[in-house]
Amino acid sequence: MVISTTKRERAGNPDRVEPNTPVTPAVFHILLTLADGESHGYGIMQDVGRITNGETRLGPGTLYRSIQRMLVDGLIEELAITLDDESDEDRRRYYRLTGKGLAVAKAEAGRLADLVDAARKRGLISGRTGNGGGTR
Amino acid sequence: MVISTTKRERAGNPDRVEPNTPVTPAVFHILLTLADGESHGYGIMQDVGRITNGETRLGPGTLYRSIQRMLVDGLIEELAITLDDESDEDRRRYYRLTGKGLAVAKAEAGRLADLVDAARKRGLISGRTGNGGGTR
DNA sequence: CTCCGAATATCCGTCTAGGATATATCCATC
DNA sequence: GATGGATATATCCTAGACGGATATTCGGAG
Repeated sequence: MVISTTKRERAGNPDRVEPNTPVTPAVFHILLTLADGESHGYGIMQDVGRITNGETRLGPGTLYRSIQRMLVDGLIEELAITLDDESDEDRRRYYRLTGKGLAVAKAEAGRLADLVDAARKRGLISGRTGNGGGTR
Repeated sequence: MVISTTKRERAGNPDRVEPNTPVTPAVFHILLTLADGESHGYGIMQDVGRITNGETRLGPGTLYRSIQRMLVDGLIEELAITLDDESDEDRRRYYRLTGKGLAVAKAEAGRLADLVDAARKRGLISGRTGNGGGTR
């Protein structure tokens, strides 16, 4: 099914978005949180749980492995930050979306939107999306 | 991450319908096609490609293995069809959604809708839901 | 006859997911 | 001052999903 575009050949073309780059659910969740702005591993882990209202959690294994893969694929980049100080946050490694990462996120979001649309046509979604609209 | 609800016990939530049942992307696609009405394996394979405009294809390995799993989980059931006769379609095995399967499909569709909603809030989706809308 | 498409099914290799685990630091508590 | 929990990153191991190749059967076309 190539359900997540499980193509190999990473580190290939720079701007071509959809051919490769397996956007696994975990990767998409990370892309989603980073679309809010740069963050670090642990923060991403928490954000995923927050965005999905705790329904979806990202374990450390999947998290850091996905980050590694996304760095190789050029979806994200680590920023050599120097926040205000480096007292206790010097352990943190911050990541931000790259242009390619944003494009991949959009492509995957669009694909999911199509899927949701198909589900809605079949009456699988009752009017409202469901949970908390927003600010919490 | 339990990204596909690989959790066993969700006993706390009354509205969440699926205690177990890992809804993998492949399974969800099958649920989606069967929401249109009963079908058989090969037909499902083609429908998935049709619904997703060829972007997502379901290989036979994933297909039939998923069907097996879904039968065990009670998401679908095989109907002892009596089409007109057993001329050349006697090989076909038709499946239909069960009540549980429909509930799981709705739950997963809702979760995906939430995800898409989150993506839209972050500007990852340009205006319209996607393609597929109209005639094709 | 042979090849192709429909249709189902299984096997094998690759990869992802998730938890457990390890390490180190900071903060609050005792 | 010691201790425990949260923060933070990283790796290992196991289970399982995915995808293609393959096998088989049947009917129709070349």
